[in-house]
Amino acid sequence: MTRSETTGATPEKQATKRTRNPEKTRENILRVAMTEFADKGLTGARIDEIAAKTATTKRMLYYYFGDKDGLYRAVLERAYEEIRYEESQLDVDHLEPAEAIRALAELTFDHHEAHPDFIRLVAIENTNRGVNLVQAEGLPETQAPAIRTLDRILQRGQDAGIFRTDTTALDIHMLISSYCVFRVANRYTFKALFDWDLTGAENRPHLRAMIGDVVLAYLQQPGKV
Amino acid sequence: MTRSETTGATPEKQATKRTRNPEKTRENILRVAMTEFADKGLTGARIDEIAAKTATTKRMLYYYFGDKDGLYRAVLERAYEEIRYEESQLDVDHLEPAEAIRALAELTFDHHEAHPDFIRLVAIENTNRGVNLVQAEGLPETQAPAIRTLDRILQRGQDAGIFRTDTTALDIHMLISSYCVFRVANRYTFKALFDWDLTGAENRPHLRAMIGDVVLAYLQQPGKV
DNA sequence: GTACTAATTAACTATCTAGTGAGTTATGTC
DNA sequence: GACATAACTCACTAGATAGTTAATTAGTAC
Repeated sequence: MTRSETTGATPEKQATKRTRNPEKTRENILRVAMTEFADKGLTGARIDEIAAKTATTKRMLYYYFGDKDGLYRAVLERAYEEIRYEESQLDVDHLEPAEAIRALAELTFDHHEAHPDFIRLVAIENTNRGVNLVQAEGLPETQAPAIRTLDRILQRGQDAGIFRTDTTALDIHMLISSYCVFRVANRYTFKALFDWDLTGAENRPHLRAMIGDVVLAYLQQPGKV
Repeated sequence: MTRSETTGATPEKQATKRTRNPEKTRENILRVAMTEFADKGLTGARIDEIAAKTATTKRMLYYYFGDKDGLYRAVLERAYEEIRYEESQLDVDHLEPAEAIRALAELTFDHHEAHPDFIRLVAIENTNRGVNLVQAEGLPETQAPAIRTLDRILQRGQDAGIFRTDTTALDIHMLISSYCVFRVANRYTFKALFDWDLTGAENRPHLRAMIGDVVLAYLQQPGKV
């Protein structure tokens, strides 16, 4: 069997002929890697397995991302970028302070529930002590808008004399985040210990309302406002 | 150099002669493994490295724990046992309901801060979707006392008409846990994003007081009690 | 002191895994 | 249409890694 025979006998080769598309290839790798890293962790994910799930070859992962850590860092940065974009959509400045706080809490609640892979990547990166995240440029600035939004609400509430003044936007952000992150991140051990599914549909309405109640009760605590 | 010469020339061989101590060997392996797994995760930890840090050999890990997963499960169970023992020490039934809640919140706060390795193991096991923890026998029972304690406090407060009644011990436990766990577990990414050290000494008093305030404000929210 | 077994040691291996070497092809440029 | 180069393919490798084989020794029971 000669080379020309093979080529001539396989017209489908033309249909699947090599076409170039760097953006698509890079994006394809990144998406697959994000799923794999979120699923198995940095040390648990396998380059060969990631490669097998892409439309390209392993060599391309190294071509575009250098090494496993480089790919992981690219995944982390992309994950934070996507979250930032989604969060920039929220607009609560037209609401009364109390209702704005509740809306923010519930948005965070919904958001974290909708992005369990992001929560997993964050947990994985904390297990890794954040060494890869600190290398990402300009991350603090991406989070600043969310804090400023919260700060404006607090300020309005404090000016109106209905919110306590001995707290900050970071305090409240941390309080809301901890609740919403824990519910998604720790659901497995919580279920194992207490046989209670934090992400179960039957518990959702109650847990969703509760975080708003908690934050508002704290901000409007008698004797503090 | 003959064999007898070597033996005769090394009297210290007698000092380090093999002595048997199964409990000590097992315990030694378990402690080293706990540190390593908490540090690097299940997939990140290396059996050879764990073995090298023990006073025994790799073969002994397999002798006592079967395989890597078996060792990891033993570590998890031991970690929860230790935590349970510490938590069983707390006694808040003599305090007024509000003060009992505050004491419980601050105990949890201090406890999690004092056991970052435990928090790490929990995060790792959640990354692992809890598959190893569910195999641990009798875990729910070990957590029951803590929930019952909290339930008694709530009941007393509700009977006295000072606590809201539309919440449960599990709700409050989850609220306190999420705050205290997040502070330790997510400090790295939080620091990277907001340049604020959740476990820094300068923030500790404020954050420690805040969780008690939050829970009490919620439990005593006007219009709900 | 002999026999037995649990505890321990040392050397070994199959497989996995991240990473590469070296060449090939598509595509834009002149 | 020759040239340059970015994008891509394929086969390969060094070293790491979990797990094993098999022999040896310290206690223990009789």
